[in-house]
Amino acid sequence: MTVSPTRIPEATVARLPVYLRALNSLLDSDIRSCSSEELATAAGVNSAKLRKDLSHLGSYGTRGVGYDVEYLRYQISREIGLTQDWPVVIVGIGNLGHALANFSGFSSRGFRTVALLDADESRHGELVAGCPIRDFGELGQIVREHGVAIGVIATPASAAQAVCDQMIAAGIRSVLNFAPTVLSVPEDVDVRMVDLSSELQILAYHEQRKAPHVEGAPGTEGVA
Amino acid sequence: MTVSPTRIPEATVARLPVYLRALNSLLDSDIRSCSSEELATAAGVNSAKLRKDLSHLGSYGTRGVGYDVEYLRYQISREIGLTQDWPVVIVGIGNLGHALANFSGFSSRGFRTVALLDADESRHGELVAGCPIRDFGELGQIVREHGVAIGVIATPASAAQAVCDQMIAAGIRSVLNFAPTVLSVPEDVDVRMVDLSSELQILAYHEQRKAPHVEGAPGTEGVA
DNA sequence: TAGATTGTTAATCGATTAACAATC
DNA sequence: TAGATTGTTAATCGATTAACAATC
Repeated sequence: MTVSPTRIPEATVARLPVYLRALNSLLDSDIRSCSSEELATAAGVNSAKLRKDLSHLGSYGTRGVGYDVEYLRYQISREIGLTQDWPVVIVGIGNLGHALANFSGFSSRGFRTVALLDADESRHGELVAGCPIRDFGELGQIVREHGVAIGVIATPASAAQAVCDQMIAAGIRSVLNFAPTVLSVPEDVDVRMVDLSSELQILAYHEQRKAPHVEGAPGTEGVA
Repeated sequence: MTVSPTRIPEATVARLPVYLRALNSLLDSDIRSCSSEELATAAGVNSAKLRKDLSHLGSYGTRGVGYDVEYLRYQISREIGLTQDWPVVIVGIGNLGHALANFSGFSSRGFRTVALLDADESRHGELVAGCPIRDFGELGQIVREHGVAIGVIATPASAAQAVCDQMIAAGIRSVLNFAPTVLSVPEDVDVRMVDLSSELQILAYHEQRKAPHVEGAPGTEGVA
């Protein structure tokens, strides 16, 4: 219940999940304690940034020693809010929705998929990751029943805004959008967009600027 | 072949695909010309940022008038490098790889999936989005044959680093990683990570800080 | 005490924003 | 010419980084 003294910068918040994963992987290797340098390496950032980030949460390390992996993991989890349960609904059960429903990275972090919804009647009742596909019309009831606060949109772009509107009407204020379209929402609603095509385009931009691809270049090919 | 006068800021590069999509959607509505204000609204940013961003590319608008939608779209496409063809391989054809292979947002923007690779022999030959699944061992040959510059990793985390290493050995220098793990790569290789679980965690962080969820709140429920 | 490493300070860098001169 | 809107300037804000004092 300790409230953080200051607002945590957005860039830091975005990296906390990365630190969390790095800590988990250290624990998997039975590493109980680490320096900022080690953790930073595992997380793919530099140690100055890591220490600065952690300083926004509090003083959870020991000078001259480093961090207790389990303790730091707990503190970050708590800060993010992963010590509570987050019921989630996924709307649009195509291949992507399917993949999301099966993604263990969600369930292992306190995100519990309470319903899979799809507009296609012919798919209702089908089990995906042990959860039946239900009608989109049940959204409001499900949100009320389970206290769903986070909605995931994995529909085609054409349906996304309508789905989003319904989610908001049902009381959802945090939306993760995989549909390639900008959603308009009231300002108290958070939308995060995962834009697959943008990611490729950003890579293409940089690739284009690299040294031209040399045919039969210095590469080590066929390293089986 | 015109080289941009200055380096384009990273934050701007990340928004160019968004502008491109907004321009496409304007064209779909038969809108041939727009102001920075209109385009910014469609893209979900403010107009000052939009104009600043575009100013890094050149002067493609007309003062007092606005932008020609088709012309601006072409200029942004060219800047990103979408006027050329980008052969892509996808490795790991589970639900997510499946979804990516079928994603029209890739193919419609010059990204051509030339191969789907998976380590699981039992799936070899299976057609996904009209493309047969092939053995991961063929990676080097496929990259050479098609001049693949971009690799997509949709494997489990445990396989991702090895897949990435092979991609780099085969000559790939741009990687889009969906596996929930940090990849270590030489500095001339670009990795973009799409981290589904991080996105949910970031939403959870903000949700947690919002006003506590009121049971039976002012919501409009059941708006069918 | 001496060595190690955190947490913080201060400098630097990059991104955002508002305002407006240029110009259609 | 008058109105509209871009492209640019300059101010502000936030993020990164290096260096180091605090302290285990």
